[in-house]
Amino acid sequence: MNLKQLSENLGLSQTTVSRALNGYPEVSESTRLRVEIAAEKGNYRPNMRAMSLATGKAMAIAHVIPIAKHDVFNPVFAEFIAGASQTYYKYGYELMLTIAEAKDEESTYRAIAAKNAVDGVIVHSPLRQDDRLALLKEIGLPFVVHGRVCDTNEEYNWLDMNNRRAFKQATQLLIDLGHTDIALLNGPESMSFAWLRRCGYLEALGNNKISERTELSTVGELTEPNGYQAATAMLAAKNPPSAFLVSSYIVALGVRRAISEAGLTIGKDISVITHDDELSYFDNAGAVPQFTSTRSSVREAGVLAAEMLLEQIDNPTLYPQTKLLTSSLVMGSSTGPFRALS
Amino acid sequence: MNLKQLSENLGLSQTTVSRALNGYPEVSESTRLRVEIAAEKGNYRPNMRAMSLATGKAMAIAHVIPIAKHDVFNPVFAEFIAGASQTYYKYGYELMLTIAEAKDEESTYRAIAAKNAVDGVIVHSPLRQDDRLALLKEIGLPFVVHGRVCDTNEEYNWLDMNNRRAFKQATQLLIDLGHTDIALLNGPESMSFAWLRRCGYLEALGNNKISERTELSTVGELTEPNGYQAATAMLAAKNPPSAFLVSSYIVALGVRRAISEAGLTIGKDISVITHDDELSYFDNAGAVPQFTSTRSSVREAGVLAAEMLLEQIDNPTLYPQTKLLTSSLVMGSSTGPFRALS
DNA sequence: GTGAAAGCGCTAACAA
DNA sequence: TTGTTAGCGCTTTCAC
Repeated sequence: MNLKQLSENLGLSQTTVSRALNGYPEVSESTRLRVEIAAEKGNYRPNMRAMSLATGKAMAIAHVIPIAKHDVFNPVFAEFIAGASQTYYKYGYELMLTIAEAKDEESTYRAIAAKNAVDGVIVHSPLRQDDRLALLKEIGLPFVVHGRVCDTNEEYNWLDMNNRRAFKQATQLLIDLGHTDIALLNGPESMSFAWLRRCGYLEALGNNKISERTELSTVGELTEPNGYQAATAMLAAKNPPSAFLVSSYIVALGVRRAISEAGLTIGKDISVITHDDELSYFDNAGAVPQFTSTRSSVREAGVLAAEMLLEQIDNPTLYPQTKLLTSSLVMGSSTGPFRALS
Repeated sequence: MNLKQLSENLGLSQTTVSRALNGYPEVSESTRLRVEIAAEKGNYRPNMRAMSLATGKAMAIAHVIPIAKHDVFNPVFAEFIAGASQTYYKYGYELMLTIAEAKDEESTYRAIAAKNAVDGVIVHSPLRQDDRLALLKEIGLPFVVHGRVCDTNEEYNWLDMNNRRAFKQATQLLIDLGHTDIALLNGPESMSFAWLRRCGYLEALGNNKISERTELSTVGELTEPNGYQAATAMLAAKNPPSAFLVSSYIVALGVRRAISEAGLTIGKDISVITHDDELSYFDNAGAVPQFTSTRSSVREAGVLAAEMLLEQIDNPTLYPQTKLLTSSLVMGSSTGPFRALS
């Protein structure tokens, strides 16, 4: 069923039917009603391709996810996208998902723009210093960054968790419990999220006049074996840490393994705080506090980021917008109870 | 830069330029070369909307993911989609992601079809008995199911892991080790994947004349607390199981927690086999065998399913196609070593 | 309040 | 081998 058929059935012109359906005021109420009923029962939906060709609006948003051949598809992105899709659905937009090898990201963005396939883009996995900002501005495609770019003077839309604050709080909590030798197992610090977490960690140490022991920091892919190896090495060295601050629950699983092999008990001999815990599908309800991002908060972030982008597209003068989501400090159930130093 | 501008620059008609770019044979090599160079340096890409309006092909595939408000976005789907997107990229297709509340799935599919937004659909999360087959056939949208529908006589395209065989093998392995009281912690058995796993489990028991102890089977959302509760209860009952067969690594984490609280040791007092282990980002390289699906095999499945769908769209006479992926039996590093009964 | 006609950017008969 | 023309399904002036 297309506009032409629908209008012929009704004995009206395509113009009138189109106007009726799109809420133009000059259509009489009676015709509008007739049209709406006929459209409904004919299960009419405008052909998106034709519509966007005529209007110049694609009614679609792209999410570009950089992902190397052997990387996993980060569940955080999946949740974020699930949230964003709610917003798109609400406003009649479509979601195009693009997985981009890091090396040809530039051409990916250029292609997206040139093909006129979308009205805007959500940028995932920002780096501390990221060329995509300049690129997207150059090609004039509206965008919102999920996260932040640290080293830039450019203005741009972003929405982020407060990673710095969360890790500062977590570190402070450990310090308040009497810890001074606190290990940080972080992700690659070329990525903003990891860098900001490190900043928070250092800030808390600094505030408490604790000097950083660089051998207690590792950086790497957020995998279980990395956590295991790093923790094993640290526990075997002299002056082992009494607490671990871990950037991902997956890594924390490796830490747990190392701790248990070392004959230690979490919550008795040693403390572990991890991030993203709820993403592991653990049930953190009630007793267990919330650390930085959780599954539901990530999804909510997706909702908000998408709203930000659509708003931007509708009303470019609002530019730039930013949103820093706060979330309270929390420990996950996978890490067990904290320990106060005796 | 659009076709008109490009053709004007070249002093050719739009037709010729279009033909040159689309590889039609009647264009002279010299013109084709000129056109290609000009297109390249003008960074010309055809407007997808216009192209698909003209050809009637949307050059896009939808992935519809049923997901309730508080469900997580299953990482298996994410990996599968990452794989599929490689195929789409290769053939110039776009990937539209649609998250559908289970309740209005029908209208989602109808809308997708009516809007002419895609050429085909990948259906995720099939149920044992699933109305979507009939629906999609009715609306005439080509589709491939990621998984299978058990209770149907319809013919349709599908691609699946061999869940039944994997669980049969796993059960047999435990039996060979001397176990007879084997617990099965499964997902909701209205879903095909869980049902097939149960079938495999029962088959192996039957082959060995072991009668099923129904109190050793649970069914539920694949969460850590569910695994914990189920395992705790079973271990506290009389005649506890000596082995657990678990449908998800998340659930297995809960089982491990229960086992450790019960003062038992995996690989010494009790055995655990879980599925999906590599999906947890664990490094299963080398020593650790592979159970049913792994991250990389799920991604590969996505690649294949997408190829199947595109082939179908190109050549409807091939219908129906099916593909059952075999994968060798495996235990994950999260579950520890097996134990032979002494 | 309604309709006719042009046009969005492309492809595909049909002509030359 | 190239060009002319019509048309994909919609929106949007402009005229009535």
